[in-house]
Amino acid sequence: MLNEAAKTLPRDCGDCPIRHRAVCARCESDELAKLDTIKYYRSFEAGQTVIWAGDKMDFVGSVVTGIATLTQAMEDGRTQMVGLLLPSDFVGRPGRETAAYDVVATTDMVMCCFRRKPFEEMMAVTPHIAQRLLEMTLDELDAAREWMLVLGRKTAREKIASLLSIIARRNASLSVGKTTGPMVFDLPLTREAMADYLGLTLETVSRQISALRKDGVIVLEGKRHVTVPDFNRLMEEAGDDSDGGPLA
Amino acid sequence: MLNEAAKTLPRDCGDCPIRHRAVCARCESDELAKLDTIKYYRSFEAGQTVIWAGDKMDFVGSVVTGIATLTQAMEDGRTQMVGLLLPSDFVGRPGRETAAYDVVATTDMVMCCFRRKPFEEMMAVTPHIAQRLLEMTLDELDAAREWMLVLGRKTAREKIASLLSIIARRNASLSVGKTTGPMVFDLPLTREAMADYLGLTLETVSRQISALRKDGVIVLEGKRHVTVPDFNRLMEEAGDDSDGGPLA
DNA sequence: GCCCATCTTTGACGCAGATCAACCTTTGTC
DNA sequence: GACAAAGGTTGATCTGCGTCAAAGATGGGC
Repeated sequence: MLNEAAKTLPRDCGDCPIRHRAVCARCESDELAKLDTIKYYRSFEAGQTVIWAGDKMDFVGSVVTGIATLTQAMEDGRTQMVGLLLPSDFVGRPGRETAAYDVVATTDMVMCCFRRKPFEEMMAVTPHIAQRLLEMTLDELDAAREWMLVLGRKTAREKIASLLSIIARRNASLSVGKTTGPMVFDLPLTREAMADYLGLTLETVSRQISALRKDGVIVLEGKRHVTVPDFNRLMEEAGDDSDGGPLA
Repeated sequence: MLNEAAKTLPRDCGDCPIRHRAVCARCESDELAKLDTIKYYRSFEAGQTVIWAGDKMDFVGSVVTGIATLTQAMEDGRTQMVGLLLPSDFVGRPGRETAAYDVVATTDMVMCCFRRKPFEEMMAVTPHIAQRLLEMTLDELDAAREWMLVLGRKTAREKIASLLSIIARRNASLSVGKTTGPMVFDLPLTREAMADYLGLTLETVSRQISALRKDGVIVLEGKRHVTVPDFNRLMEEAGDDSDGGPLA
C-alpha cells in the first residue's frame, strides 16, 4: 500500500509543485541537493492522524498535496482547530522534541519530510532556509491573529462568511488570472471541521450555511460545491473591509 | 517631558534589563556595538498610541519596560486584542512597510527602537538576530494558538481563569525561585482590556472576577491586586491540565 | 439492490453571555 | 471639600447559539 503510493510520489525537487513556496523556496540547487539527502516522502489517507500532541516528533516537513489540520484538545473533549495546513505549509518546529498539537490529514495527503536533527543542523548553516522559515512563520502569526478576531468578536454568520472567503481567496491565488466572474470551489472540510475551526457547533455551521444560501450569498451544489456570485457581498457578510483587493 | 524621561533611559546594552531575552539576546559584543549605532529609545505614557494600523512604520523594536497591546478593529468598532507585549517582546515586522495592528501602551512604557531599513540590512548579515527572531516568533505563534483555544472553546469563567494564570505564571517566571506559597500580582489591564483580550464584554469580566473571588479561587485587594492561594485550583478553573509544571 | 455508516439538515428548547441601565469607588483638579 | 472623569460593580432583561432530538442525503460494501 505504501509502496504503491510511493511510486506516484515526486522524486525530483525540480518537479515539486511546492518548490517555490515551501521552506526550500529560496534554496539554490546545491542547497536543494543537500536537502535531498535527508528528505523522504510520506503519504497519508483522509482521516489518518499524522501525529498526536505530546508524541515524540523526529521529523519536520512540508505538505506537498492535500490538507491537514492542527487541533488542540481539552481534557473534556472540547477541541479547537489552530491551524489549517495547505500545500507548502510547514509542519513541526525545529528545536522541539514533541508535537504540540494533533496533526490530522483531512484529505489524502503527501508530505515531504526531513529528519529533524539533520534539518536543524542544515538550518544552522543555510540562511536561505532559516530566512524562508521566518517569513512563513510571520505569515502564520498574522493569519492566527486574523483568526483570533474571527473567534473572539464575529457572529456565527460572519464566521462562516469569513471562512468561505478565506477558502475562496486561497483558491483564487492558486488558479491564475481571472479576477472577475463568480468564484467556484469545493469545501475541503466537513461541517464538524468547520465548527472546530470557528469555535461553533456543527449544527450552527449547517444553519448558517443554509441561511447564506437562502439569502443568495452563496450557491450550493451538493454539500461541498460552492459558488460565490459576488465576492464583495461575501466580504461584507464577513464583516471585513470590502475595499481591499480580492487577491493577495 | 520627553527629555526628562530620556535622562532615565538605559544607555548601555550591558545594563539593559532585557539584554538576554530580546531579539538581541544572542548577539556578541561586536554585534551589539553595531546595533547600538542604529538604536534609540522612545518613551510612551499609559494610554498613548504607539502606532495605528495602516500607518507607515519606519522602525521596529523591543519593549524594554511597561506593557503594550496589539489590537485589531472592525469597521463597526468591535475590537479584539491579538497580542500582549511584555518587556523583551518585539514590535513590528521586518520587511513590512505599514503597521498591521494598533499598538497602544497600557502602562508607561519604554521601547528600544531600530530604524527599519538598517535593521533589515543588519538582520540579513547577522544570523544571531534572525535566529533569535525566528525563535521568538515561533513562541508567539504557540501563544496565539493557545489563545485561540481560549477564544473559541472556553466559558467566560474559564477565560478569566486562563488570563489570570497566564499573568501569574509570567510574574513567577520573572521573580526567581519560590515556587510554593500563594502567588501575588497586579493586573496590568483594565476590565475593558481584559474583555478585549478574551472576546467578552467588560460586564461579564467583572461578574466572573467577582464569582472567582466569592468562590475563593482568588483574593482581591482593591481592583487590581490579586492573590492566588492555590495555583492548581486556578488551573483547574481554567480548564487546563493541572499536572503540567507551574513554571515554564 | 439493500444495508449501514457517515455526513448533513432542521426543529424545539434552554442558557450563557450580551445589552441596557443604575450606581459605587477612586483619583485628580480646582 | 466639591466636582468630574474614569474605572468598576451589580441587576434586569434579551437573544444568539448550544443542546438534544429526529430524520434526510450520500456513498461504499456485499
